[in-house]
Amino acid sequence: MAERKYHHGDLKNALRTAAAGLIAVHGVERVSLREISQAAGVSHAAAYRHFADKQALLADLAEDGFRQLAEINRRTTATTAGGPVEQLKACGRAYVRFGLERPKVLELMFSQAIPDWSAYPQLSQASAELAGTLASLVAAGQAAGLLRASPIGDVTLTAWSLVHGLTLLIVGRRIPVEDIDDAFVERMSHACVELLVHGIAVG
Amino acid sequence: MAERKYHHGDLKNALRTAAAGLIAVHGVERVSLREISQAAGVSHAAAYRHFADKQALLADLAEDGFRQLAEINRRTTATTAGGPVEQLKACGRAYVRFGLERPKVLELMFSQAIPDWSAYPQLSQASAELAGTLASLVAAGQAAGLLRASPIGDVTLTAWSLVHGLTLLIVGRRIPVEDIDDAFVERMSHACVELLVHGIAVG
DNA sequence: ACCTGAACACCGTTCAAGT
DNA sequence: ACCTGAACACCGTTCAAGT
Repeated sequence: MAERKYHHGDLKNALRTAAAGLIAVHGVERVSLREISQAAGVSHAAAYRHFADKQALLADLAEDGFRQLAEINRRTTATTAGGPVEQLKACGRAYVRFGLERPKVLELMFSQAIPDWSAYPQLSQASAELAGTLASLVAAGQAAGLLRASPIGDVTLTAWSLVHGLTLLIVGRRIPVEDIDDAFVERMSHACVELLVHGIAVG
Repeated sequence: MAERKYHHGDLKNALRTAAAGLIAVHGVERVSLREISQAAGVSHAAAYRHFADKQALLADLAEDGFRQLAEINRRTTATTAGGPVEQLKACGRAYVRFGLERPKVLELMFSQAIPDWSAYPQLSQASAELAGTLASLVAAGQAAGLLRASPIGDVTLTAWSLVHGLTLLIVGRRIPVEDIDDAFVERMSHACVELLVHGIAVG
């Protein structure tokens, strides 16, 4: 049912969908606002009625990515037994899986496609929401006496950094390994998370 | 002493220098081959005599970044006392410092500016060289009985992932912290590396 | 052998004009 | 109120022509 109305009706969402689809295929770097508009069935200037510029549309999609990841952490926490440390491990593995499933979204979220976030407070808020899910888990682990009593920000950032770096190295194919398949990634994310929890040094 | 010769003499290096300078200021995403050529004092088509295309020039610069980082690891290892674990920690902190000093170079090295490395074997080799410096350190630590006897790739990737993720989160300003100054970074990289070594879980 | 200038097919963004 | 089409100042890349 192709709509040939002059007024699209919900062009804002149509642009979001078109952009997400094109980015998922080609990546942020290689997607133009003109082809997004074309995919949404409008002229190349129509998008400016709904987004300030190209970056605002990208920021909108990045925000969605952060909210999805935060929601994944909440769900993972809710459905994982064994206490905060097991939940933290599960969230770490879920982060890597998210990156593998939506590599272009993760790239969009953390690349310099949106260099300055100050113009997008909702994006900062969504990012803080994600950080918050991790910090809560760390706080619970510390309260239970399972995680070190280091400053909570230190522990949170350490855990986040590990899974973040691992994910980026994997999806960017920067690891000197021939075949990076799902089994390898699953094994590796498990091993790395365990080493994070128990330390790389002996006992 | 401005040279007005038709034949530049060493345009290839002049382009490298101009590109590195512009990228250090504006970042890869916002630098065009045309302005690089202009900065080097030649017409916008001249670069194609020395590099296959824009990406080949970027790959050349990224390769240099990897070699510099590998060299930093070698020097840090050579000048750090206390054995492989202390050397590994020092390399980790040096990685973060490199990222802070040359954020745009790190971005270039790991961004999707060069999506497929298969056309640039020297780049892959330089990256492997960097990974090798870390792997050697891990091997030495394991041989001395100081690091866990997990598969060497697991331990190496864990360490690399942590400092890589930490560095990217810091230089990308993705950490929900108001003031990210040098003191904060130095303290944070120290804390994260310690937590990596001893684990985030209690004793 | 090395560089230039014009040309081509693209961009993001703006704005008067159309519906 | 929302969208289009032309226009502007840019891109990367190619190629005949100049030195």
